[in-house]
Amino acid sequence: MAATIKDIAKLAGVSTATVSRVLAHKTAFFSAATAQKVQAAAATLGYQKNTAAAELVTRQSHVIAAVVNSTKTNFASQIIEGIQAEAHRHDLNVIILYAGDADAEQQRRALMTVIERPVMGILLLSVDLAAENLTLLQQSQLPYCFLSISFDGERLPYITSDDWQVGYLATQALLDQGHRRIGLAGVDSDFHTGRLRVLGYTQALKNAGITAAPDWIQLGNYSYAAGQTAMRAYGAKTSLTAVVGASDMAAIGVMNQARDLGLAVPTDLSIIAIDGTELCSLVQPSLTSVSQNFYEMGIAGVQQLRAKEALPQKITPIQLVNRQSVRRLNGDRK
Amino acid sequence: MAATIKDIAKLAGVSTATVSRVLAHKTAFFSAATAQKVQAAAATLGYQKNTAAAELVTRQSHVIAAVVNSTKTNFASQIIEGIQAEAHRHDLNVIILYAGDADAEQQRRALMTVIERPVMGILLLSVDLAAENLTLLQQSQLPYCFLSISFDGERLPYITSDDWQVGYLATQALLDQGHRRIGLAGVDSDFHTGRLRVLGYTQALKNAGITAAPDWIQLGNYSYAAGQTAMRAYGAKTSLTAVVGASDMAAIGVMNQARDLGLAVPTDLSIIAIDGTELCSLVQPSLTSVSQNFYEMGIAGVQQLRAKEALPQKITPIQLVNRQSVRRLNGDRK
DNA sequence: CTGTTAGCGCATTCAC
DNA sequence: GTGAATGCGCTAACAG
Repeated sequence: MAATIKDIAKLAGVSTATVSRVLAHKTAFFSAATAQKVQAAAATLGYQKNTAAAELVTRQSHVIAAVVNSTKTNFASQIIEGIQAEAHRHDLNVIILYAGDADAEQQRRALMTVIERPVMGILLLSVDLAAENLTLLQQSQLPYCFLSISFDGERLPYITSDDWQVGYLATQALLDQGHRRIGLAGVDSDFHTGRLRVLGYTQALKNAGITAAPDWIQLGNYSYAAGQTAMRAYGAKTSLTAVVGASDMAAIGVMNQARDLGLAVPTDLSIIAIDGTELCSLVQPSLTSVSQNFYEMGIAGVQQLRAKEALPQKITPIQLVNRQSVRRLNGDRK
Repeated sequence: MAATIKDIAKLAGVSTATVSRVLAHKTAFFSAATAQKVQAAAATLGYQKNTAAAELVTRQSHVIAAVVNSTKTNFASQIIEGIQAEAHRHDLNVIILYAGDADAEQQRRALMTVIERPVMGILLLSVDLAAENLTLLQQSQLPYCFLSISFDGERLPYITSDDWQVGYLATQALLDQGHRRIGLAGVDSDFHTGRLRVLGYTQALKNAGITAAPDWIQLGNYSYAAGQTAMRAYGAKTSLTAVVGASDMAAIGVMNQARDLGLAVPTDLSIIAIDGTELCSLVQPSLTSVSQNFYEMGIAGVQQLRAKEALPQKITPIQLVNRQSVRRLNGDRK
């Protein structure tokens, strides 16, 4: 049986109120002498505070919950590091919940386990919540914010990159290297994020006087498999000279499939990835990418939770990182 | 202010005890009629149970805490999926804590946030705990079990692969393909896990009548960088024909560095990885590996926590998965 | 079947 | 400075 403040009160010969005070460092509410006794007693009893009980009475928690989907793309860890860094700065703790991959039931479990106990707020990393679970989240009254995902109609708080810019920048980078026939692979069109990227991509092409053929855009769920499928659809004799992978994983799928099709990267086909996680530097050739600032998203998420009033949607910066998967096309006319 | 059972008791015109009973589905302790009223009241109030309060009185929790280190290698997600699967099967919830990378302070934070509140047990995924934190863990009285890590002297509960076999099997696989000059890259010698792998490796060579030269074994921390460093140490003109990467990441580091050195894989150098995560199939050529059963570890971990008495250390199976990074050597004499 | 009582471990009035 | 008393939201006897 774990020791309680009652035990240490008895051992130290003081009241539980006093014990509570010294343990909470409510300075100026106790003498040095009693502090000594209490500390000593606590130590010998191996006392561990029951924070749950404390939170019950104070009605406030110091833990932030981060709900992540176990998606195949892996930027979550960068966001989490940002969250941890900022949280610790304010003496907050963070717990992480896995919500499965578009699995409503798992989402519900994850949400319930945090809603049912005291947390100061919930961060949802790239999880696209089922409608019923969104309701659950909202009626919990807890502060929350979505990270690395955006919404169109609904007015939900989120922090992410400017996905239109992401699509635009990736495409423009390819155009700048002389490419004119550019594919977009593995992007989702069911959600705002994907739609924006498509729009940015299309606009960049349009600005260059190019109209994307319908089959240039291969939809998918950002996964490795989606990238492979897209490349298979393009085929070995594709007229494309470059493709934008909707995520790092998708880009790798495209690249490996291209190789299986007999196309060398970047000699025969240039590839640019979106996300810019460490995966880009692991593969050969390393992938040029439009990199998102995931760490920053984590930090901003915590700040959002701490802020009294809900900020409007916030945008984190992106940047082009040149690596080896894009080749300058000769004979370009730009 | 969130609704409590008191509110719903008043609204339904019953006592809080009754409310508690129907909400806990203590069937046969209430009539259908009252159940209706209570359910209705709960619904209209948007009631959310405060599990923390409930756990305070029942003195038992239904959540398992998984502490992971944010190491560069990424098998954690597989273990976590195993944990979740088994946990949900028994109506347990799981929360995940990041403990940083060999950062004692972060470890302490992670441990404290779970020790200070009710959890039914703690699983530590490949985290090598600082001594003071191990003390913390032990005096918490909570059941715990280490996963994917083993110990020598101390009698700590753990579940992992047979690391001696891992080293042996990887090396033997290479020997079977005719290799005789085989390196081991990125392995740690400070901990039990690494030492066992080295022993298995050495024994396999010995059985083949081979003595490893000192520089065949390049120590490291299983990271990508460790793999690179090891390969740089071997050099472009190495006499080795194959190397065992101590982890997937280390193997990839070896492979990429080999390429930079002008060595083709597997033509000039064969590589086998230890771990067998999805990374192995992402890179080109894909990496042959000795794969661990991480999912199984997660399941076994939960079972261990649920078991009354601490089981002895448990071993999960491993298997050789052939991919493309190992080449059969001509002129072998086996 | 249901209400009353008590108490989980802790923080916080309010007196002294 | 310190103690006694109260209650956070909930469950568990114990009566009826």
